[in-house]
Amino acid sequence: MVRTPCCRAEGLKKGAWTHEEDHKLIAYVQLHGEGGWRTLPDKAGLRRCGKSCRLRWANYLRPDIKRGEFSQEEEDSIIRLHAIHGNKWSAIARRLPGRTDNEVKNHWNTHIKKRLIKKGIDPLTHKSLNGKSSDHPETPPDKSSVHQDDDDQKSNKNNALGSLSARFLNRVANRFGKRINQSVLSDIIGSGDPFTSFTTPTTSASECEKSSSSFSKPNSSDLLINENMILDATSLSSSTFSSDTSDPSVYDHIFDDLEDMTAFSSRFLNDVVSHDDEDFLMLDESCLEKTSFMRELTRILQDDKIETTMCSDSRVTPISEVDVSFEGIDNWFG
DNA sequence: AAATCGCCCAACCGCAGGACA
DNA sequence: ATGTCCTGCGGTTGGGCGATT
Repeated sequence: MVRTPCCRAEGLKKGAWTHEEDHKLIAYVQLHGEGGWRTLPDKAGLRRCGKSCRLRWANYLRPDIKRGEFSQEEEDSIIRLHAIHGNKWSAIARRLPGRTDNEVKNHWNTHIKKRLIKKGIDPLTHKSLNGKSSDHPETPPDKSSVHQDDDDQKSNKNNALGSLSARFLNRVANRFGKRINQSVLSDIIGSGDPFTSFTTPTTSASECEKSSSSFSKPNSSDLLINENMILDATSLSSSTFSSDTSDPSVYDHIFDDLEDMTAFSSRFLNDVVSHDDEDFLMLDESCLEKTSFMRELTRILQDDKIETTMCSDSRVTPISEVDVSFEGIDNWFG
């Protein structure tokens, strides 16, 4: 069996698509649906390779494609998701309805990346280029770029997040408490200063990553990692939690968000373990407790995802029905 | 008005991996 | 078990176009 060339076949057209070609491709896909790209050109009367047809359809002709400039909200999402996924453009694009991976990638490379650099933030690591945290740059953030929230907006956002964080933790606490012991979580959350930062300005996933990747020795500041990650997860889910929970599609977003969170949690744990083979075992008792909490949290999130995948009807408890036996958690958010 | 420059983005390229025979 | 097909992905390219000289 010899593999036939795809894009190297002679006589195939390359370059910009004409209106006539577009019409042929649209007509064919509308009639026969997507797929079978290799044989599509012949059937549709196009002198293009299948790959080129698929790309043209996916990036330009698909009816659900959103055109026009990226909104501030979309840009913020891209930055946040890039901090989690890196250059996984398709993963990022999936969270932006109507946007293609190519479009997101182009927008990142031509606009967002430059803006981050201008602000002194390394677009690869999301850390400050001068070695300091991107959340605490030497110069105050330029309000005209990247994160344009003014102080009021931030304040409102943080208040909302506090409540959302409480809800999220409430849910985790319910699950965690049943499986282990609520007192463990209480100890962690009630362990002092770190949680003060929980209600301070939004901590990005990149900041979490900074914390986790710079993890060297267990110390009190390491607890921040866990809290920030939870905060990040609540941030990811903020639109979800404020949505109509009677809409089943809402849960799709929840698990998209949890997927982000789970991936990040796993990466954090990997960092802890892989930094030094001994580190994980050398954690002092309190840190070990916190790490075990993160492991449990990761497991809970993964279990949740599996449960939903396996069941045709979602069994996720709507937020409104979440057991509020852990309602005291709100007190920790000032 | 013409030439040059720089930016943007649609399209291409090569690779990876799952499905299938 | 092996090789091909097919699709999706991320990186790169180059043509179009507006701005500048």
